[in-house]
Amino acid sequence: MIVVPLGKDYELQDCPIARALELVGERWTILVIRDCFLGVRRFNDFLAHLDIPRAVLTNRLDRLVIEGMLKRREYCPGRNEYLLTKRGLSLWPILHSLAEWGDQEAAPRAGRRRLFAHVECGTDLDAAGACPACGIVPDAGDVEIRPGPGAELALRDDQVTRALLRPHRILEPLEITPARSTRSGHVRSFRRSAQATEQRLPSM
Amino acid sequence: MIVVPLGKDYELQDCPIARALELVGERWTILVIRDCFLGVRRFNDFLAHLDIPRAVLTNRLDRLVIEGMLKRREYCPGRNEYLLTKRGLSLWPILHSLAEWGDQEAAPRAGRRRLFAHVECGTDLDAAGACPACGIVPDAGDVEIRPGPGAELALRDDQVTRALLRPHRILEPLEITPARSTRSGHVRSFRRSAQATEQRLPSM
DNA sequence: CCGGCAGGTCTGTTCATTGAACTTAGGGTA
DNA sequence: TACCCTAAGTTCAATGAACAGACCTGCCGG
Repeated sequence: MIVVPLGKDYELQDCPIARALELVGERWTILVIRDCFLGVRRFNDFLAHLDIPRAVLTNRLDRLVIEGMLKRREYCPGRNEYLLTKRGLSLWPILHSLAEWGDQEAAPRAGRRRLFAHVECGTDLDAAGACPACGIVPDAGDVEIRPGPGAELALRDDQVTRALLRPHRILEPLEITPARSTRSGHVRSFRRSAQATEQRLPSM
Repeated sequence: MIVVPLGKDYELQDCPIARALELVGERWTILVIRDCFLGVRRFNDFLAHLDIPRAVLTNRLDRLVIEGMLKRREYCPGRNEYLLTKRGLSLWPILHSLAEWGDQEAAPRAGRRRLFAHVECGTDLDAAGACPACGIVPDAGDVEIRPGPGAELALRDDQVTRALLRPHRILEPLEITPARSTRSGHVRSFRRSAQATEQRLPSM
């Protein structure tokens, strides 16, 4: 491995937009990163939430690690989780502008599914990511994701989608409810082991 | 035609980011739109500047017209130009965030190739697209593109790239210098026919 | 009526994506 | 020990897009 063949090279397009797209412009890449922001960290959780072919997910995670957007960490022998690095966190404005545009121009079918709120005061963030009540742009650790008016109409019903419906802080690992098998002891015990690092959103 | 098969459907990802990517997430699409903002309007100019396969360009332009991002206009019988619509202009924040990230994180090899300046006062715009001198965010019609410190090192040398090195207002049609053949009469006469419409950048 | 140009379409090949099956390694249960 | 489970990959055949290059068409100017 460590082969980095992957097309998507706009090599002769010497412009910052093309350079950015070389790194995050491949299919699925942005959605993987979005999930990282929402708190997804594990291979199988990405898989369940994205419906992405396993091989493609492997490929995208590898590439993001190589490019320094994510770091891989063994939370128990042989099992990895993927965390946003400083560089990965710096992608936030791109995700934010895409989300804003998607909300404005690609009409949500029944209100937003997810809202972002300032934990301190409970106020919903405005379009620019600022807290209207406090007049500041909260750090990542102080932002909570919670279900919006359209949440009930979710098209999906996997564990990760369900976990995302429960209010939780951004970047914090999700509380996944195991499908069946109540006795998956050793995995459960690791679920909350990886606490939020000193990740901060550059601007939100 | 008017077939809209094209994959790239993240249909089950009911989230604004996924919806945005369904419309502008395909390969080349963003670069086509970037060129529109720079002033490129014609099939052959996109072709020369992007090194994109003709069939793919046709496909992307068709799709963008269908989705209402561009409008097609016959500037002389049988020849089209492509103009950003209001909806297309609303993509600016996405391009801007990509360009910012590309400049910060995917290091420009020798300074920026293009700078944006406020025409009224000649001041370079800041990262948010505002004029530091006037304290306003100028409309598209008042923004000028001009070569930056890295412009000389351009990797490309097609007509469009050369045209982009000459200062000009954003969204205005480019002054393409015909390669050879000084006597391409009827085309020249149309070059400046299509004046800037009332396009305005929603925020820059 | 010839050549050039804008704006495409057609074609064969290459490359990426997909879904499904298979692999590896550790752990729990009986 | 034998058996089953889960996480996290890898491998593979089939499909579908992207690619480069040749070809086509309508219009023009000389």
